[in-house]
Amino acid sequence: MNEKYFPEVIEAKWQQHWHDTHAFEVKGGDQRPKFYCLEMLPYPSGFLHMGHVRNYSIGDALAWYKRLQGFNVLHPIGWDSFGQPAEQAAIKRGVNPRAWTEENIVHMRGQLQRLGVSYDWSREIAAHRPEYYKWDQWFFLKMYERGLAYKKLSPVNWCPREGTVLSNEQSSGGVCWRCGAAVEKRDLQQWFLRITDYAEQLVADTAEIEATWPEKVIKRQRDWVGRSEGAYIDFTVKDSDKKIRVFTTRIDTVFGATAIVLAPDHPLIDELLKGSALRGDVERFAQKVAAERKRPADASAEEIKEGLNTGVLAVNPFSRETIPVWVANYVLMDYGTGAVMSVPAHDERDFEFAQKYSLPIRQVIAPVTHRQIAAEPQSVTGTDQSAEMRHAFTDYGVLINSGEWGGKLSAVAIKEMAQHAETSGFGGGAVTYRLRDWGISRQRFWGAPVPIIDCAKCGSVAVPYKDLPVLLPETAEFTGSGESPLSGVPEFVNTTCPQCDGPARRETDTMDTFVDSSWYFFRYCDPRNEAAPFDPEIVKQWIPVDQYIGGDSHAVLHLIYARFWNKVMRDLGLISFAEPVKKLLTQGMVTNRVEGTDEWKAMSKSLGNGVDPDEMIEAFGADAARLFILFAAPVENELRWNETGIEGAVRFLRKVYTMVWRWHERLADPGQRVPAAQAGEFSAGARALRRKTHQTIARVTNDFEHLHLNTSVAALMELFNELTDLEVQPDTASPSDLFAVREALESLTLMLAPFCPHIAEELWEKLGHSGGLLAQATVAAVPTWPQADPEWARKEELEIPIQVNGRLRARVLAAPDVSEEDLRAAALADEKVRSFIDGHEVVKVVVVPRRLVNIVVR
RNA sequence: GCCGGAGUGGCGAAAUUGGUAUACGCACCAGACUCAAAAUCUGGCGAGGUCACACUCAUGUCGGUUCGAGUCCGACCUCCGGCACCA
Repeated sequence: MNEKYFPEVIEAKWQQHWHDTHAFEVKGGDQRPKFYCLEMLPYPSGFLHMGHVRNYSIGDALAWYKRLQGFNVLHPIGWDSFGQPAEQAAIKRGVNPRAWTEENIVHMRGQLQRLGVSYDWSREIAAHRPEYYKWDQWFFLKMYERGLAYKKLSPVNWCPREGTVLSNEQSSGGVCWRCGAAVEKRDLQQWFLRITDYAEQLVADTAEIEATWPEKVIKRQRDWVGRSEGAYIDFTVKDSDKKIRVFTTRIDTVFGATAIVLAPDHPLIDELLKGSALRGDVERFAQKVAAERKRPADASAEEIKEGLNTGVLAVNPFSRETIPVWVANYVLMDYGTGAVMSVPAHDERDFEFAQKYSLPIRQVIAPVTHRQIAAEPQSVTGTDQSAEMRHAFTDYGVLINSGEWGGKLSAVAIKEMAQHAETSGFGGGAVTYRLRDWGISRQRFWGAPVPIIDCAKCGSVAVPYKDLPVLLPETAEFTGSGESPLSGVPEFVNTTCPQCDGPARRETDTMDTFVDSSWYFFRYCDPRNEAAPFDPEIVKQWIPVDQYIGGDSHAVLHLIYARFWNKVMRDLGLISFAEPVKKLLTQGMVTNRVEGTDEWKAMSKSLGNGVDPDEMIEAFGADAARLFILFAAPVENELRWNETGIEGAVRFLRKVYTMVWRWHERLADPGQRVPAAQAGEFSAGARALRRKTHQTIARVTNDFEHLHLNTSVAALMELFNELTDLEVQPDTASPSDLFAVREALESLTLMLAPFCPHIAEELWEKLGHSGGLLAQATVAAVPTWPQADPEWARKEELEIPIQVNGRLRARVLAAPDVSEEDLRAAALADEKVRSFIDGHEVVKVVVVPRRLVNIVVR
């Protein structure tokens, strides 16, 4: 090879080598410990973007690090290949979604290979291929059998003029994007997965991953599930045997309830208003609310609250008080029970509502201080200030105006009143969740068909397992009308009922693409299995995933679905663990300046601030691009693109390359290697180099364990700078010098491999090793990663800062094992120090062994 | 509005978790090489101050704890994210 660094030559050479030797293909069950390194699979849009490059560079660095450490590393990749863009391309440009997707995959696979990412390509999967989505359908049927998949009427956006379904985006502002007609909410039969059955587990099991997932993600998932502890209370409807059940987290405020408020679409309304003169008004109100479900962003909370008194009365089971029943738009049917007790004095929303409609405001909680609680814990007294209330008082306090409960503290009352409700039979403690079931129906072509057949006689019938997969037709007519294109393919739609053999229609909805990505990393373990989604025995060897890496945009979508799916698979008996991913890293965005502005935004086509990875690779090489990306910022930070930064990375690699070339002839013959003990006395320069080498190994190894990749690179640069400072030259080097240089260069090369695998392979070869970097780790199962010798990593001489009254005044040199007394004496004897303490009284001397001395004077 | 996170040179960032603030890199400045430029190499690079030292100030602001605070505590300011009528 050449004396000059030509990345394109080196990179092509080693990519070919890896391909020819199947270097990254793994099999389970060898004697090495396993490591599953997973990056979020890309959607095959056609082009890799810098976010992908960052994601895969991080993952690849870790995969290489673990391999060199002697782990059997599973590092797979695949394609999240169902989804919108393919269908949009079909609608707009008339292309076939399958052909479009396949072409994109070919192109992007090439890009990943040019980047040199060490994937096991033999395990590549793609969601749109029948051998994959067959198992989406299989899982769907398993869930259907267990009642975890169900169909229900659910509101969608509907254009009455065109008679089609619109997405949220297509109906923004409440009008159809094409014809401008007012969009209605219409109920359609849609398929759901009962993720709410797992709400409690999804919250509780976060304890298992709390320490190893980003706090931010855990928090968002908990918020998303929205567990809330409170109580149910049944209010009896006056002159009726009907009851209205409300959910509250503040049962201690029940004596302050001055109304019951129902969601406009509450099912009880119909029955309660039978024969009422107000019935028509309430119905009209409900329709109006349904039509404008979206909250205008600029409206104040009070403005948009609207309600109507139904004329119905209800009785508070605690106070026996009779209060009116209202309907209002701020109460949601799909949370809690769809009914609330309105306590204006102690709830902001109820307060606003009460102000607007002049409902009474009655204070039942008074503020208390800790001092009061300490003084009379059993019966604290509070003052009623209802008349002057200008805001709701939402804190805990002491109960007033609450009959026999008066004087109790909120915390106590909450427990006792729930208990009382339960023993009296009108309620009790309860937990509710914000989480809703996962709607997976999409009226689209490019997805996995829901494996259900609708029969006029038998209803919804599951497609028998033996008939899977339900294949997508080759193509369909893409009108963009909003209806599933599948419904326009008679060969697909028309079928026979598996139960009665009569004519029947297939379900034309396809599944949300998040279904595909909920379990794909299980499939990687056993990607060609034709009899099952995977063999549990094989999966057991690899999963849980040891490290998962991706953007945090999926914090509550993909990552919560995947956790849900895992729990379902466990309940199906396929696996035995609750959580599929041990450690999660959410990498930061890659941003670039938006031209003509000072703003840094995520690279995107529409902003015109994208940078093409291919161009970077061509200009600087894959190694330099990857090195820059990992060096420029901590992995979880935003990364601001900077072209001069990548030039710096090339500069560094060129210097390392030249350095190895300068030395390699004197180092190349492995036969001449001598162990350290026989290398003779080390010169001062060689000692310094060896020390730096071992310190660097310790630092980089430690940094890798925490994925502090940017500081690892900095450490490698420092080691290189130490080599530059070396006075001895190749032609004058003694055997012990050569030993130290070899040790430094080999360590540097090995530790560079996770960042820049191509040049590392090249230099490793140059240093006299054959078979590639992984020869030892994979063939002989011996770790190749360098080991820090603690003796050498330790400093030879310490520079101890001496402070006087906390201000740095001098530094003294000391041996690492210097005693406290000697250090103290040395500090006090220092000439510079003396000039600061002479004439003062030494009050105290703080000696921190090996660290510093602080002399306190007066 | 509620809940989180973060503020360190011109810039990206370090700081073994309470012990020498600014490692490493980018940009910039000077010198060497060159007819010249680029590339490369060498040196400098927080602010004030000094011929040079000395010294003083500096991790968003103000206060506190401590021999000692970027790090811990309290208040405030600014920016960035998430949720948004969730009872």
